[in-house]
Amino acid sequence: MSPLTLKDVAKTIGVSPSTVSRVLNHHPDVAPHTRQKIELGIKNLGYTPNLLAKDLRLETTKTIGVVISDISNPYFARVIRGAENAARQRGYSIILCDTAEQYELEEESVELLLKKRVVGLLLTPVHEDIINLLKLKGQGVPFVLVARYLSKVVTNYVVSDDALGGYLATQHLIKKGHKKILHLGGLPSLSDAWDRLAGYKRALLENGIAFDQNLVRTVSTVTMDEAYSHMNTVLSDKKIDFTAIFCFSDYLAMGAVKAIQGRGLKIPADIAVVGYDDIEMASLLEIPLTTIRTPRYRLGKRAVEILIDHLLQEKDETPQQIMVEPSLVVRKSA
Amino acid sequence: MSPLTLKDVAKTIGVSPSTVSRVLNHHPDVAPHTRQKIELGIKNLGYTPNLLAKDLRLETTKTIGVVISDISNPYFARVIRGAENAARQRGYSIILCDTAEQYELEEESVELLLKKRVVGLLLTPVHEDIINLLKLKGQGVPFVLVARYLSKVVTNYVVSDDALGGYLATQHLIKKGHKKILHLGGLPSLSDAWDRLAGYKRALLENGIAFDQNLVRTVSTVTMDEAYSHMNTVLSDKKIDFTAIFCFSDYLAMGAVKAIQGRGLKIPADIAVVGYDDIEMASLLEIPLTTIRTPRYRLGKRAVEILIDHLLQEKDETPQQIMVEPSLVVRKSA
DNA sequence: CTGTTAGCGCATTCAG
DNA sequence: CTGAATGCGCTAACAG
Repeated sequence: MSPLTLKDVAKTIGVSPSTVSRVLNHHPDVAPHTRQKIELGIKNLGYTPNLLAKDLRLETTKTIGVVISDISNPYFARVIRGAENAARQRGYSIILCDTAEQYELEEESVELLLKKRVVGLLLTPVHEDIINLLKLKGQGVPFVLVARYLSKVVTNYVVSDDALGGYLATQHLIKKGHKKILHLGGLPSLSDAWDRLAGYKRALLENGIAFDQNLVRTVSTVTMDEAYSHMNTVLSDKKIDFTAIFCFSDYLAMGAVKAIQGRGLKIPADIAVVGYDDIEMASLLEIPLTTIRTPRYRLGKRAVEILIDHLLQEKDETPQQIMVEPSLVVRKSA
Repeated sequence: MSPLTLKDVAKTIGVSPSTVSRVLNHHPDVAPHTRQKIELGIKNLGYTPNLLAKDLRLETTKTIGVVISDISNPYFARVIRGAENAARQRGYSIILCDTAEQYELEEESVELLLKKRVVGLLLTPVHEDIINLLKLKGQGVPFVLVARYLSKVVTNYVVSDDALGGYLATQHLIKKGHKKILHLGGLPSLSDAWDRLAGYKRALLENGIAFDQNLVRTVSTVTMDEAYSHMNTVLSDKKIDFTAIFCFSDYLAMGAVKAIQGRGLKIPADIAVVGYDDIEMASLLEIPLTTIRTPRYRLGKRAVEILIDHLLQEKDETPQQIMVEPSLVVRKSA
């Protein structure tokens, strides 16, 4: 009932375990005849090597962990694809963990991955806390932050230039004549939210528009529902005056749009909306969303490349910090 | 540089490896004092157990593989969440593989998971080929199919009742007065497509509407773009006459909607559309989509439960085949 | 209550 | 070219 071992295979074929091991690992020093015989035997017997044993023996693992903050966010699906493909191409496999944006799960995931002896990992941090990262450093396991970086600590990362994205979005609204622009953002403890806000501010500044803290709204969880109810509050408040919104994400934008429409206001005539991410559905909404596009597939791909490069070079090199450029996609909402 | 071992820990604390092992595994037979000392040491030294070694030794693994056909499909994100939570609750962890609907990747994934000695797996088959499943059977690794089953072989599965879903969708259109209903389906080699088509047929039959093979259209890849171009072809064909469409998925429905609107036709006035899945964006489209909702989270949860139940009982019991009921969600498109 | 011993499945010396 | 012996890190008897 328990699976065949290499030894079993060797015995039934009538050779030694080492020889079987050699053909399994494509060693040159095996007689063609023996090799053929063994290969056939392996196939016939349906032998499946035990990677636990192999990896234990080799004291390494050829697998990298990927800790993603939310796989239900289509934004990350492409990031993962990019990572997965790059990894497989280089002979690595991936263990994927979803933290559902909960820090506790991030901790558990990192812990588990460490125990499984991944050789490195990609991580989308869900919290500015760096305990996890220190743990990784402590274990000497290299990692690359994806999509977000942490300002408190110097690490490898591959992110989109969120400050630029925020700037482009805001600049677009300003060009359209808007001066009172609301920013519906995430908690600025994470770089993506912080930087997009920074880009927003810079655009304002460059155009001589005074920054108004009252026009910066923050939602605790980055969901559509949260944005919807938050926007309803804002729209009810007569003291808050604006003609456009720059949202942290397309999801938030969708919630905002719903709230705006719920009040009988027109988009973009009454209020213009810009989102962020350019998720697939952005172009399919009733009012196709003007948004910021980031090269997600590449994000994942580059991150893995950096990680593996790191693995291959023994020396402790300087961190790679990559920023890819986002671009503005103009549709109907602004 | 290489990580601490249990033996290292034991030595620096001044006890034997077995004792450390005991506290690690919460054995009762350890003196409170010793236990405390060891727990402290473990924490201070930052020891991370090597799961490869542990699992090798125990000849089991506490991890289950999940092979999903497409993580970028938000439909599956919830399935995965359900599976992940159920697994963690019972002390199992998950290795997630995305096959991107490619059979070759499905094979690779299953192979890898087997080598990693997962104790069982969930699988959304992308192909009617059962080689993979036979391989699993051969290795004695239990598995549960999710979302789709294969008619050729008797297995555990947890699916939505697609025949019922197809029936509900079609029935709804018929009640609305439609008699010429197009079905835009997937390749009916997989159960989901096949069953939805079957439900469509049954509804027709029950209402005395003749089934017309010309009204069944099939797209090879289940993407929006494919649906869009396919529908354009259909709409150009004057010989094909219909007033409503039942689509295999919301994605296809979105493509169809785009094509219909592109021709200046109104939905649902000129052509009514029903989708399937009730993905998040279904309610957010310009014309909110009437569709079939399936309890996705529960699908994943139940699948894991079945798998683990299977694991716990040594006896080779009869396959569990669970069908959960979908429901009709009426919105604006039909 | 604690330590000693053995072996999980494999890759790699080292001999032959 | 092939085989026998060793140990990766860990847990589970078995003694004490």
